[in-house]
Amino acid sequence: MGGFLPSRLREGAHYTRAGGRPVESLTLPVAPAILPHDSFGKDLRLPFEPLDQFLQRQKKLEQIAALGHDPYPHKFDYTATPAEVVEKYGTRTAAKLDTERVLVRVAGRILTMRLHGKAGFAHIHGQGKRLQIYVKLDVVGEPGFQLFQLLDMGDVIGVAGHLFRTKTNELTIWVEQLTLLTKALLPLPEKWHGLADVELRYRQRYLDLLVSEGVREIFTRRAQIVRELRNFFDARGYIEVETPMMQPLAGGATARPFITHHNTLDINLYLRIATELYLKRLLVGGLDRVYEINRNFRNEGISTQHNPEFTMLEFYQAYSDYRDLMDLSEELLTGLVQQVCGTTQIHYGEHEIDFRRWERLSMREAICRHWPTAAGAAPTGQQLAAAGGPRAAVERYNAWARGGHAEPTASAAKFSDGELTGLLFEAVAEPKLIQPTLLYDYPTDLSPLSKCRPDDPLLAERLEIFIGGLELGNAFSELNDPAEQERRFREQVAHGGEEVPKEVDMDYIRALCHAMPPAAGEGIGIDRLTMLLTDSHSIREVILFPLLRPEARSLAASAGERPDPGDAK
RNA sequence: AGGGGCGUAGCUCAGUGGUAGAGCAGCGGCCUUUUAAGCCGAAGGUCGUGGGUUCGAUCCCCACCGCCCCUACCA
Repeated sequence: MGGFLPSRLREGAHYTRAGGRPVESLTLPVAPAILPHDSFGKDLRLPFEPLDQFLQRQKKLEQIAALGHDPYPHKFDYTATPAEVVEKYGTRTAAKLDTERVLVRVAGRILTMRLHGKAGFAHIHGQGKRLQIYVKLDVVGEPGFQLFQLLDMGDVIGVAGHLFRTKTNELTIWVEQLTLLTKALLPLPEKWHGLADVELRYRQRYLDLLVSEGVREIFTRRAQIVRELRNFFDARGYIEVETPMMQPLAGGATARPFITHHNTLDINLYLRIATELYLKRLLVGGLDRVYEINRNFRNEGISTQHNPEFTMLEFYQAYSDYRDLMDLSEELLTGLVQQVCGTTQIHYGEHEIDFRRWERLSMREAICRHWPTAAGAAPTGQQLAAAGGPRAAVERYNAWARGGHAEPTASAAKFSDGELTGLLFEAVAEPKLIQPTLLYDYPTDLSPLSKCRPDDPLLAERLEIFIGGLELGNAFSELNDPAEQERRFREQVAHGGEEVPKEVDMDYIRALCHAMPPAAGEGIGIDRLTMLLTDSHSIREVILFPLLRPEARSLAASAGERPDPGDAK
């Protein structure tokens, strides 16, 4: 415990720390204890800040218990959630409600309170909607009203009563019976602005979900996206599987893995960087259509588009090539946008994106198409295909760029024509790919897991999906020649580097030797897809608990320890 | 990793080289149809941490910690 609170909340923390020894108690005002003292006489209350409000609410909870209420009841039978009540009765007239006298039992969290002496209003929140309640002394009686006066914003309560409309015509529950379900010992964030501190929003996402506009919708939409993806593949005869996240070799992509350790086996394992090689083993095993939606882990940088753990859909289908996936990708994404957003034209930042108009471009075509006119005549496809052609184009581009027009691209002599084509694409075309685009025919040098085009071994049958400037998906005609695969693996290992496996995955080669049918496979980044469909511009907005640096220093400080000066670099 | 920005009450934010301010939340009081309810009163702060300059630092300088943004690698 203890990794989740901002340092300010930990000031004065004196619960047991990880080592099990009780931590020195800091000076605290005397207050009623809910939890007992331990055998050392240390106070085991949980003194979080704001301390005065925490203690105040503990006191109220005791008073509520003294009134005969169970402070932590086990359940509450409700007839509808606040959202359901609003949905069902939101348009019913006051007169109709008066004659019908609709009885409801509703549970929710108090988000606002307005007390008026011997009566009061509150809003309770449930399933993303607010519903007003009205509590009156002469309706709930003296004991019920005492309880009401001991409630705070943030408390979870249950109410029973009938629906009516106030003078201002707001649908409201006329509360006849009030029950505390859980007392909040800490207050909610400020009610106008909610949580503005981005760090606090991520660290205390539960509060963010309660008080920040739209956050709940992002994650319900994310769930909907995943659900629709499953529906799509399930309806087409794909089997959903779960392959190992802990792997003896981290293959299937070029990325630095995380390392973990299994004690009993006494071996190091890698957290997977891709599902690819296991899913293709399943193709060998006769699962001709197979998909997996789950986490990959890459020990690399963090940015608005990268989180160390991220969610990927990967799917494979036998007896197909990447051209089949072009059609499938369009169908999948266009249908998904229609279902999730209710339209095929969406906004992403300043862009209007139209899923009715897909573009298909080869990488060379994309370069020709988006070549800056100011940099002279665009190279032709034949020029880019010719030996030395990409280098000539890069040199022309850089000559123009160095005039202060753009960032010149790398052009070291060791780069192959294929690599230079890739660099040129990234410099010239990639930022321009806003409308849904299928980019295909990558240089073979950039695509070690892909089959080559039969008519041109310099080109790989590879496809990427670009939308809104985001790289959303990546697909191949999968390499299934075990000898060629082993050759490429050995080349990789020889090349070395942290982002390359240390040895050849011979188990995978053996699987290929049992014959993997010709197949096409594709990966789609779920986080980025969610960004696109929720108009979010940081991956952290679509991940509930993005990775943040733990607050090790302040934790140690609040536990009464000085950080080791040797660590202070 | 490099560049830029931010860190002041529990939350949202002002502010100044001379010992700190508002709103919300909380506390006490009034208020039986409110809507950011209102009115009255009192309380709440090692101004991120550590150094330095200064008679004096929350403010200026340096280092560190954390977060955000941009760039680079990556999906």
